[in-house]
Amino acid sequence: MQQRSWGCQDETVRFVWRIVHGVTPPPDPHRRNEQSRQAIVQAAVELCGEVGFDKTTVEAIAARAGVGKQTIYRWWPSKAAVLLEFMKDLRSSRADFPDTGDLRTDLRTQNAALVNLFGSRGGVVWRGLIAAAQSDPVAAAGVREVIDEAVADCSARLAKAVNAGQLRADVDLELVVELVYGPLYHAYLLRPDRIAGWRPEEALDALFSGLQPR
Amino acid sequence: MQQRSWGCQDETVRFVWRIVHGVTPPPDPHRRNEQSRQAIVQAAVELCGEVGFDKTTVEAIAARAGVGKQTIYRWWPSKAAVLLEFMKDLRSSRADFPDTGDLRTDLRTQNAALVNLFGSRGGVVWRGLIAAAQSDPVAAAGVREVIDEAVADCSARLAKAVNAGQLRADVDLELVVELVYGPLYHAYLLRPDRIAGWRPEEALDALFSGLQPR
Amino acid sequence: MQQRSWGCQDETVRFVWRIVHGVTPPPDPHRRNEQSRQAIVQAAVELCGEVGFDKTTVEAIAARAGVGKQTIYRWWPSKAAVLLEFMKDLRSSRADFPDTGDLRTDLRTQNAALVNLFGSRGGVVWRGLIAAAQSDPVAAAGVREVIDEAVADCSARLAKAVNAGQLRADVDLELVVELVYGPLYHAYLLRPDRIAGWRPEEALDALFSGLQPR
Amino acid sequence: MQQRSWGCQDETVRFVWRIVHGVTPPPDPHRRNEQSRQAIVQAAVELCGEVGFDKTTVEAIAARAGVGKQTIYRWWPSKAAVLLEFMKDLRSSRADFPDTGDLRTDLRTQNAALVNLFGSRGGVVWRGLIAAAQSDPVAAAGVREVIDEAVADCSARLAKAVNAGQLRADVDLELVVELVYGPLYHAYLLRPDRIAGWRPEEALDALFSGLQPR
DNA sequence: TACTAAGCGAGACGGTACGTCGTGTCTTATG
DNA sequence: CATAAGACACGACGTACCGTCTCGCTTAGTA
Repeated sequence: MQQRSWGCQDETVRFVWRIVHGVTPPPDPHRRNEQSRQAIVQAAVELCGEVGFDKTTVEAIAARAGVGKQTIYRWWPSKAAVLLEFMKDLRSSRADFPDTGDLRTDLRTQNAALVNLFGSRGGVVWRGLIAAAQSDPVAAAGVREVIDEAVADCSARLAKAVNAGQLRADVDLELVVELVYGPLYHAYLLRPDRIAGWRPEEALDALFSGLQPR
Repeated sequence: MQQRSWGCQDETVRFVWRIVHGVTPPPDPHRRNEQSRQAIVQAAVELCGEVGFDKTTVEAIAARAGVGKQTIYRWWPSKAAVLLEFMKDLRSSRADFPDTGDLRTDLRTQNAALVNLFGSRGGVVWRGLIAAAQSDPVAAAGVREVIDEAVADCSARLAKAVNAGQLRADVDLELVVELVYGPLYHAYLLRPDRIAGWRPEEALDALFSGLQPR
Repeated sequence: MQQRSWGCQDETVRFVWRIVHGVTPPPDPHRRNEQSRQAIVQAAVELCGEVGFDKTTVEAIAARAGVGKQTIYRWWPSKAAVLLEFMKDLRSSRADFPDTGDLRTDLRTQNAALVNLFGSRGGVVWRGLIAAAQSDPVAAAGVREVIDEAVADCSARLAKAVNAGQLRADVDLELVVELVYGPLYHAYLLRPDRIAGWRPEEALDALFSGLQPR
Repeated sequence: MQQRSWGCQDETVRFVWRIVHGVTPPPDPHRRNEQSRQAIVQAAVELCGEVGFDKTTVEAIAARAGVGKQTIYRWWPSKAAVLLEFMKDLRSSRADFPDTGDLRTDLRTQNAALVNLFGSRGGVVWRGLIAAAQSDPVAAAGVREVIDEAVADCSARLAKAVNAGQLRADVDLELVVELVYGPLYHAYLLRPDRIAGWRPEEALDALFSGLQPR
């Protein structure tokens, strides 16, 4: 099971928590009802797909999952945290960053996968989480974590490409990641109807060849 | 005063509205209290800066502006609409897209201005509006309008650059715009702490030279 | 309409309130929706009769009255306050303390009326309010007010009887009131099944003749 | 140990229970942890004294007694039952109804003892139980039991007084009990500030002499 | 002396109601 | 007739307890 920053598993950690914060430690994950956990996450995702992130209320999640509201609040600080758990599961269930040896191919594959995600139910969730992250620190931290992992994965692939002589060595890799994903996110968040017709290879071609006239 | 798609000015339009919807037409803009209008927009922006977009409630705006809630709802469908008015005013108050003759310089200037905006009070508003746009159609339409104008402005500048031989002619200009602004928005919305150290020229250099090793 | 200690009517009072408490004054009773007020009180009383005082929740009152919970909380601090309003209305709608000239007759009449009340829907409400008064200061104050009025009414009648030579002059009238009503309340609250067969004349006879053997 | 109607001791009864109800028999009192029992009752009483009957929650009792909630629910159906146990213990720890030979003296003594109780921590508990009894059948039964015992004790004393020619023989003794205790309970429950200055002899004098002018 | 069944502490669980906040609409009185 | 003020019906919030349940653990009484 993945790590979570709230609701910690380790006994020692819980004890320290008790000392440091002087108050009630988070609940004991050993006693957690796994069935409820899954029902909650699933209900949240379904509702998100049906009525959208904003209208997905904690109350509705609890009702659909057949769960008390408190059970949600016991383990997650907000609905955003619930849905982040879904996004993290989603990410970890996906294959690692592809590595066929050819960078352009791999980036195209990965970009296409993202376009795919954006168009799926996960895309609705992710869109909502990014929106929430603009004001809710918990959501922000979670989104950032997901993004940072993705950036790290991509950076690692880019580093290999630099060694293989397939990529300029004099550009900050984090910036390259942003050059690669930025346009896609720009469309996703600001001009969503452009996602449907998105052609990864077109953007990557321009990006690799550069915008200067030859 | 700028056009607005809700609260229409034209007498004929109002009459048609009356017929189609059967009842109350939108209010008569001639009788509108300009002082209230300004107070509302200003209050909204200030609150946004002080407590953030999310906690900026219509009630708080009304209270701070010394205005009845109804006066807000009479002229705007939501707080997002109020703040969109601010963003539009902001945009129109700025100079047009710069044109010194050198595309790279102009893009850098423009990008820097955007970085600047992102760091200002307007950046808080804009961030909130983009978030709202992910679920609220009104906000989405408004944001889209602002973005489309900006894209159009930039595209126009790019077209001139193509003619001047400063830009590849075989790439879709809208995509170029996304290549130019995407990385910046990616940082703004997903990794906000990167904005502070953003160096437009670095991104533009990579973009123009391309990522292929030389 | 009767005075209420919360939700005051007088403009001056409201102003002073604002000064003294430094905060939001109670709402303006001029704008109060009389229909809602009545619906709320009626719903509360009906629910009390149907499910008992304890299970009469503010939420259920609001639902049955077709009213928002806030509308209840705006005007009353608790359900007890709502039901106290009913009890006060009930009391003021009743005739004054009877005065036929004969004290024993009047006390019997009045006692019988109370037995009657105890057996009616009002008896359920009153029982609940007395129970609530044992821990809730608001209820306590309200119940006390009702009781004090009743005691005062009875005392006044007793005073007349003293003058008419129908009652010992050397006993504290408040104590006499308690001697008259105490047994009845003792039965009502502690041995409720005794109320059904209560015979006011029996108690009054013993009380007036005294317990000493002749 | 005193009898309790729930949590039965007899093996046969437990067996029948098992048959009739199909399942779990009530727990075996032989294995009961006496320490826990006492801790629970004590915690309940202390909390009652500190925060009042209403705010004395089962959770708080369990926490203060260092006991699991289930241990409370295993042996008592509600907090009222716990506190009734305290009241019953209290009653049985007191001496029997006094009998000096002079009824008036004994009643005064007993009344004074009650005034005393009302002013003590037990008075808070008792008040809460009487309140609870107005809606909770378990509390009602328990309170009634306590009251009935007290009434029986007093009645017995009164019967002796009748034989001794100290009391009218033609009045129902239960009514006499109510005449004696009613005024005191009236004050206790409806006008509590009158308890502090309560003078048993005054009430008893009026009661015995009668209210008729001489 | 081990086995087993029960009571125990702890506390997670599905619920219900709480009292508060904000929404968008409606009403009242003022200019 | 637009306005400031604010009451209204509604819906969701996050919290407190309810009474039930499930966990390991201790602790008897039985094998």
